[in-house]
Amino acid sequence: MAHSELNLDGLTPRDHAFYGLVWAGTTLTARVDQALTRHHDLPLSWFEVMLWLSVQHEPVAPSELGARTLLSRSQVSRVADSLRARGLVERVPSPTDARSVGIALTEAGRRAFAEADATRREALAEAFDDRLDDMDIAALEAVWAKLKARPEA
Amino acid sequence: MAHSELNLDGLTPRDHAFYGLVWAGTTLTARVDQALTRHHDLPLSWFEVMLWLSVQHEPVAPSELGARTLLSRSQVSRVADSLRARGLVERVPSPTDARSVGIALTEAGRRAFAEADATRREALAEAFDDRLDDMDIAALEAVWAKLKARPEA
DNA sequence: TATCTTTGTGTGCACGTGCACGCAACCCGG
DNA sequence: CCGGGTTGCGTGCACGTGCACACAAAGATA
Repeated sequence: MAHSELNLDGLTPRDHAFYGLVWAGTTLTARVDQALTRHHDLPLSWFEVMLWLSVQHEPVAPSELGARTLLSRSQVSRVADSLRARGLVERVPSPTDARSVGIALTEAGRRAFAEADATRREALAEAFDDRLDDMDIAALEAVWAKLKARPEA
Repeated sequence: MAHSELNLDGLTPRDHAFYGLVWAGTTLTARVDQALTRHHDLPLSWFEVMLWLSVQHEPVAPSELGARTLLSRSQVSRVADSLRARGLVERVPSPTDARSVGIALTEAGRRAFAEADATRREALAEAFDDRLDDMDIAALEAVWAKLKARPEA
């Protein structure tokens, strides 16, 4: 504890920004995951599946969720299984494809998500408000949009 | 694949920015980790330990690294063990405290880090350049600085 | 129709990581 | 000196996750 604090001053602005991005994402993720797990026994991965299902009013296939979200297809499969064991989601066989299995929130799932989402917003507000103003948030959205754009279509 | 693409338009700007932050951090992390593992057989967690050791010219204790970095203390302990098996770091017993074990890069470790760091910069440049300008990077650094500030000292 | 390729899904396996415990060394008050 | 509390370290254990495989069903081709 005697020696000076570690720092990254020698790095280029780009490297510094990168590390900050990763740090912020990891820290905020941990904070939200902790709040969700503690108050609702819902890991962040479970919550994320429910989030995407909540904005989609039709059943969604695991492969679709795996492609759009940060989770892998196999992970979605397992998470859906766990959520189904709690009665929060249900499996809807596709009428056109016997292989495909749609996943949809049950009514209990919608209620549970609404409560958990309130917790998430609360935790996020605690981390963001009085720290970032609208300009910062707009800048983050702009950066996201630029990074998300594929290099080649 | 028939239904429309999932979107998060219904969320507040703050929520949207949060998801973008997590998305960007996760995606970039995966990209860098992939490049480091493929070209140098160095997982990102190993590289991060070496990064912090490279900016510190004295041996650093695992507890110190665990507190300052994104890695936990126990993880640092294991990573250091793996790096030591490759001869990239060495254990330096503290002269003042028999419990404390300092970790420091060996000469081979410094060379390996230099090569790996070049790969990291290359992967990062590929992801950043022609996408983010100096203003974006400055905005990211500002956001990081604001988020990093402790709510209470 | 019959066969081969492709797509969607679930799961065994290996690995990385967090948590909690045990142990050794340090510190401190008596 | 010495006993109790604290700190630093490593590790067993449980769990989540990625990868690769197996299987079923759909589509393509002859």
